Amino acid sequence: MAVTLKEVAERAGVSRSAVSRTYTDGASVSPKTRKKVEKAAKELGYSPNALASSLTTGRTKLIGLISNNFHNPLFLEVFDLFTRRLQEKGLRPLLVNLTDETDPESSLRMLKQYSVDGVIVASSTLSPEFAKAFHDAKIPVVHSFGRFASAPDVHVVGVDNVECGRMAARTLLARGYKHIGFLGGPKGATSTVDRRAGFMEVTGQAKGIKVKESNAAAYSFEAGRTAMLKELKGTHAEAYFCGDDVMSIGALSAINSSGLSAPTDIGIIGLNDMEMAKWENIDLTTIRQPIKQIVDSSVELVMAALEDSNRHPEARLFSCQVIERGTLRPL
Amino acid sequence: MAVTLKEVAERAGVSRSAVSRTYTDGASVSPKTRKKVEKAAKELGYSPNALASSLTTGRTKLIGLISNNFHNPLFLEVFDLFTRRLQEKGLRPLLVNLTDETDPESSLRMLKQYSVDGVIVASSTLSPEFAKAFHDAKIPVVHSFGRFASAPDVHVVGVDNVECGRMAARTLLARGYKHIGFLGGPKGATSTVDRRAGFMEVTGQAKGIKVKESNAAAYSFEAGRTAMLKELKGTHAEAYFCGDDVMSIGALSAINSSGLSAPTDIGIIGLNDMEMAKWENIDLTTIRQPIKQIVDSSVELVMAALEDSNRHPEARLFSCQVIERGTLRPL
DNA sequence: ATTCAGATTGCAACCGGTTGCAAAAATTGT
DNA sequence: ACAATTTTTGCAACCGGTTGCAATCTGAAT
Repeated sequence: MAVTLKEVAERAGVSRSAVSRTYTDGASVSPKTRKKVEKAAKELGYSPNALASSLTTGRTKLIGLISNNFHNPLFLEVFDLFTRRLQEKGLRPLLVNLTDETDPESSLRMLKQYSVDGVIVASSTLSPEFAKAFHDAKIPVVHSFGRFASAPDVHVVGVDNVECGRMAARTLLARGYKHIGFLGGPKGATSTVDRRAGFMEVTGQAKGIKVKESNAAAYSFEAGRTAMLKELKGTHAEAYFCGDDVMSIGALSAINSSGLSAPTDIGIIGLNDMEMAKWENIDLTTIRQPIKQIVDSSVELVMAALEDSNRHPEARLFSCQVIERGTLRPL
Repeated sequence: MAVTLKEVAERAGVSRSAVSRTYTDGASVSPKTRKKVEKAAKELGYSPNALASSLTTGRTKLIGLISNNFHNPLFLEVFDLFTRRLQEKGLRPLLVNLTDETDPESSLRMLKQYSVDGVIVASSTLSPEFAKAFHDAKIPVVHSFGRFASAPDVHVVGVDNVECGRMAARTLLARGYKHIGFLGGPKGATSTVDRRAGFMEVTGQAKGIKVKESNAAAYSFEAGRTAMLKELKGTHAEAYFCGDDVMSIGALSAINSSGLSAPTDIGIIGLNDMEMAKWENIDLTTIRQPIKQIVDSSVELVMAALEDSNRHPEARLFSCQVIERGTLRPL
């Protein structure tokens, strides 16, 4: 089918080794033979077979990119950043879409078959156990947007969700809200648990503050809307910390269709600062996750883990930042 | 590193061929040796190396998935569908993010190096030439969401954008709008050109209809908003066919922030019917592209092209459908 | 017990590369 | 011009599998 090394060697009148060495840097080839080889290669339209070479070098430059967040617009940005960055580094993303079953076994088997050099798990909802399966199989792995742990089993890059929870609480308290709500994402998600913990920690210490909490079924528009509609039926809080931006937008929609509006009647603060948050008709006050930094750092870390597979598991945290827009009353 | 066929063979006390045959279906192995092999394999944790086998079989089951639409929320849905479908069929998506340079050469070289079995180009803005480069290199390729041609150079799956343009025009005329606008996407994009042609064809034949046209700089919220703001400065039309849904949402945002509203003051019809379009606070009347069908059909077609690489280039069109929501005045 | 077709098995060559090693060539110094 | 180095080169083995072929085994039929 494709042109092979052998054919190039024959046409250039050199040995196969010579051709091979022309395409591996650091190898010893005279300028003369290199010229001959390159000429022949060009004439034949040769390009080396990365898979065949991986057989001996043990490196495929393939990175498994695993996610289960194919419905959160934030992750389109995340995929964009990941694919770009990996490409810049000469790595190739083999994309894996985890459907409902979050059993690592099948993905693990598959990625082993393709002998990926490493794996990036990009998900805010998967448990640390998931990434650990790869670690146990001796495949370098980084969990991006994963749960922080001071002594993690695998490399983790993300934000401190507990701190995000505190930050949200402080922001609401600073605005003078007395009755505030935690409208979390799905209960199972680690991010929900952590953000709640931070939120409760701060509100628990404050005096004269009433706190109510509830959860949406998913990090999604519909779930956020449904949850907020339910809130509005009872006595609702003055302001809510919503699970994430998509949920916040759903909540805002519920508020508007109930004839209320933010921030006049109810305040909302989201989390993520996805592109949509700054759309003028949304204008969501939110907590920004520095996704570009998280992505770049994840790629860097997985590359480092490639070099040194015994590298000690490390957690890299990036700080978040409140982005002031129009869904909370001013200070 | 990983467990190899040879080790399994030794432990099972059989030849390497026997092990190999155990894992290739249609091969002749007695139940007895198969048992022995499977036992040894399990004990060792063996899984066959797909890349090594690809050397002799010539099949990697790798499919290059190329796109330059990493900022359009619709494509998150598209990627979700593609990855799921490919996985279902036992194929693996190698994701390529075309950044600004749309030169096919580098992607071509890269995908050749990884000897992908086939390529899917998922983009509504790339020219047919792009996909043709793969075709010329004898790599089976399908252009999804690509431009229709009655005698295409490469397999194309998508919608008839000219017909979409007609459909939009007819819809607006049927609502009794007399002064209507074509607010297209970027001028260069094939989809823009085609939709415009259909739109103009119908409006040109209608009597007493005033048509104005303009273009946004991109299929994006900001571009749509900016373009609509510009419209609102002059004498605007009564209703617009916007390039796509994201642009439409931008346009709606411009309308609202100018103190107007849809459909009372201005009508909007979009295109795509992405998830967001039905969000209650957007409620966009739009033309639905059947993306699931397009994706499934693309995968099917690329698989067929894998089987028969001389298959004649084929264009598959799917029909669109107007989805009535709240941004056009009723019939 | 013998024959024979069909199923199973292992050998060895091959897929497209890489790499250690020793021989050959080029360079350097005198 | 000659020896000592350094650089370049090809050979051959190997990476982890697959596969055509001939040899062996199996079980049924005679």
